[in-house]
Amino acid sequence: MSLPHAILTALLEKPSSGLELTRRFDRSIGYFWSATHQQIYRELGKLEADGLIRALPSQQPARGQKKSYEVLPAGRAELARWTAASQDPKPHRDTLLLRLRAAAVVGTAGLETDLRRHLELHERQLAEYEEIEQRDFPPGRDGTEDRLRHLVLRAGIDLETFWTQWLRRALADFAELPDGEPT
Amino acid sequence: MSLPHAILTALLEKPSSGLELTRRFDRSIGYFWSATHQQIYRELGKLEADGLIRALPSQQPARGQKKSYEVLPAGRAELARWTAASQDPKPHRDTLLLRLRAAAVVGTAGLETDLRRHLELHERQLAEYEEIEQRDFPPGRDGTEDRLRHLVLRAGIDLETFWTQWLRRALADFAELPDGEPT
DNA sequence: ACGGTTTATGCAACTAGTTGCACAAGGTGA
DNA sequence: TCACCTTGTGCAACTAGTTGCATAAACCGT
Repeated sequence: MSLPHAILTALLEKPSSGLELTRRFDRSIGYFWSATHQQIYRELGKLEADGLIRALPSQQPARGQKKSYEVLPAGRAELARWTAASQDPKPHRDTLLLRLRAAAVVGTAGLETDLRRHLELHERQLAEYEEIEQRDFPPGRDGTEDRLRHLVLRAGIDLETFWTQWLRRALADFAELPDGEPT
Repeated sequence: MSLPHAILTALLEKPSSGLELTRRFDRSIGYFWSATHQQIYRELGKLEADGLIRALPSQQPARGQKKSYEVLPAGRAELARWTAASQDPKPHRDTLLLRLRAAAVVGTAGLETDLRRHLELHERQLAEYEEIEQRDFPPGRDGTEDRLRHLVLRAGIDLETFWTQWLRRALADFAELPDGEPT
């Protein structure tokens, strides 16, 4: 339900082709709304058919040819409507927590290694976010757009901070546990 | 990919019928792996067909009759295998962050009310978790199972704490913003 | 000038999750 | 006693997301 709106947002920030969008999703929007290139192309087709975006002229739409899109007024209106509409938070699904709970009944064998790996991944992500913060949000700038985008980035930073801390605590706990566990 | 394992975990904790599972998902496991009753019934069917669980005897399987399941050795083995297997974290998707980012381009109109509503929801959830912590994990108990389950609950508490704090900061930021925004 | 890699677009089939509804049994009040 | 509500099980259709592959142009070295 939100992919089209993620794409509209990205296109408003800058008109792009499918592949450019894919890359931008990998770098920024994708941090909280990931999408594969196939999803993106499919959705671009739908959005165009619905009259919310259109292909920029100047290139004929041939295979292996770049095709860029821009947002039409109807698309901007739809995005504004969606942004303002009240929405319930979707329940999260987290495999790692589920595995921990499963480990309480079938034993913790093998889990510790993966906790360590997750910790590394989250540390790396955190470092990346902090780099972005330093680069894009130096102190002193406070336009509305910057403020909002910075807020989103802060959410990312704080979430990764939470995970690294929680994983460290989990690993410390594991160290004290009798290993193996009953089966 | 994880629903069957969530169900196996729940059934190992206590053999149950479909509806009982549904209720328990709403209360505990569902906090990090939600599922509707239809999903659960379908999955119970598959798990039974695969020989990982079986219906407890003593009730004939008629419509509108309770039918309880228990985990078979093959099911326990599968759960242990899955728990130990290394898995990559799935990227999160968060609509609220996406909407904030969209608001940076189409304006913040209408968003603040919903931020406030989300804050309330997260505060309520946090209170619920803290109640569970006090009830189920009084200081002093430290069996392995308790330790692990407490760790999972701590993740829930810390996550909700993060959200409430982040939302308060966001609302404070909003208060300073020129409202309305360009279109 | 031709074979391989990169860039770019896209289809088809599959898996997981959601929504809406149907059906049966048992209890409850009028 | 019969209409209605609750409890419990389940099917079918739909939506969203994933995986695997096909195609085509352009660029690049030899």
